[in-house]
Amino acid sequence: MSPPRTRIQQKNQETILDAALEVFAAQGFRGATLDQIAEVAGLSKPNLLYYFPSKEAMHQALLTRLLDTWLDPLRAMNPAGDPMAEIMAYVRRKLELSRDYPRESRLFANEILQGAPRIREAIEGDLKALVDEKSTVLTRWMAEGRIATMAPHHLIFSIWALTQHYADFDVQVRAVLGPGHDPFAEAGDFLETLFARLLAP
Amino acid sequence: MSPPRTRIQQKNQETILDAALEVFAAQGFRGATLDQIAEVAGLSKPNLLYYFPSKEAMHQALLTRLLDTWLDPLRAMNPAGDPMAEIMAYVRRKLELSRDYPRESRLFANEILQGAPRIREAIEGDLKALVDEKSTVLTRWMAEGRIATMAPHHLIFSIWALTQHYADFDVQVRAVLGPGHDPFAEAGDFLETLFARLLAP
DNA sequence: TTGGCATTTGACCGGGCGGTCAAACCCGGG
DNA sequence: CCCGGGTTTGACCGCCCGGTCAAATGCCAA
Repeated sequence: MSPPRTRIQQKNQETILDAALEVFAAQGFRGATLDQIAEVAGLSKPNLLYYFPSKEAMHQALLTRLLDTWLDPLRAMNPAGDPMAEIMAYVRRKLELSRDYPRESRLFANEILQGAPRIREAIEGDLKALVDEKSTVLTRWMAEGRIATMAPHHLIFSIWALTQHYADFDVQVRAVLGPGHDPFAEAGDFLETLFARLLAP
Repeated sequence: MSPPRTRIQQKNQETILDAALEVFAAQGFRGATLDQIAEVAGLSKPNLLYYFPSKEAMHQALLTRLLDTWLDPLRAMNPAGDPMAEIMAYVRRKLELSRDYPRESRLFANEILQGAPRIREAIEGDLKALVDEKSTVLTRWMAEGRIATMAPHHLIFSIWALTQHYADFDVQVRAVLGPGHDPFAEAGDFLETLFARLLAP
């Protein structure tokens, strides 16, 4: 078995990855230190390296796991479904990811900002393939007159940009809105309006 | 005079800030090293510290200078102008910033991702004040029926998110589009369409 | 109870970090 | 020619980094 065996291993690897996510998301890969991760995890530094061969390995493990989670909502877009409902569901699901997994979003943002040195391959491969596939579906929907015509890749980019913004720039959003706001609730309403108007044939 | 005096000082401080921008944007503050900056600048490390008291000071200088540039386009939005034209001009100008100053955009993104420890004050102060001011203008335009009604703050967020995405996630955008594309030209067309449909009363 | 293996850790290592300093260098004015 | 201040740098410092290792500890089956 390649995945963890005993319950102690399972639990500690989980704890370590959670702590690593916390620190990597906040400091970037180079800015994060094993001591920080160890402190957050409540374990000693050598103990971290008993479960993962290196800092690099922790980062890689997080990114690999992340990419699946990240692509799932797009994968779920059903070519046979109602175009408007499918796209809206994708927007909603992506915004929920930003709300519920902001650390993952920031980890990803950090990686891309740094030029994607560790996941470029996956981006040029799986990600591009999936986007291309879904883009042909979008193009068909446009040709059928069921949604307005536009560049399908950029439609997808706009969904990414608008939803991830609320996770990655959370500090700025909250500072600008001031107290007494629920950014994600408001964003949900706003994005529904935005894409309804954009997509209407 | 608080700004630099001699031409050597002027030139070297410029060179250093440019190199620092390069490295900070690519690695984040903690990930960047003085040796990297020195190498990019073509100067020795002690020479850097002859012109700036610390790594921190270089970062601060960049952020301060950046914020002005960043807010200018929004400041330029004229309450007496034509709403549609003013907003479109803002979108266009912001996208040009992403295209022409991607390093600045990524520096800013890094800072916000890390929780804005060094510009939180400016964000809660000047930035919030400016956004609030322009939001009342937008709200008035909506009340007058000259643009569609929506949450003004989130309209501004959407402009930020959509334009900065093309700078900050440039690697991903290019990887997904594949060769033979001009991301910023396409983005210009797409965003014009998007905001035209969104804002039409 | 005990033997053995998984787990944990204190002490340590070489290298790289931000920053210092004294000495050397450069160059225009007298 | 040379002198004095602005400029440049090699050598260095103390600290922290990622990672190692031998020894100690915990845990469960026999």
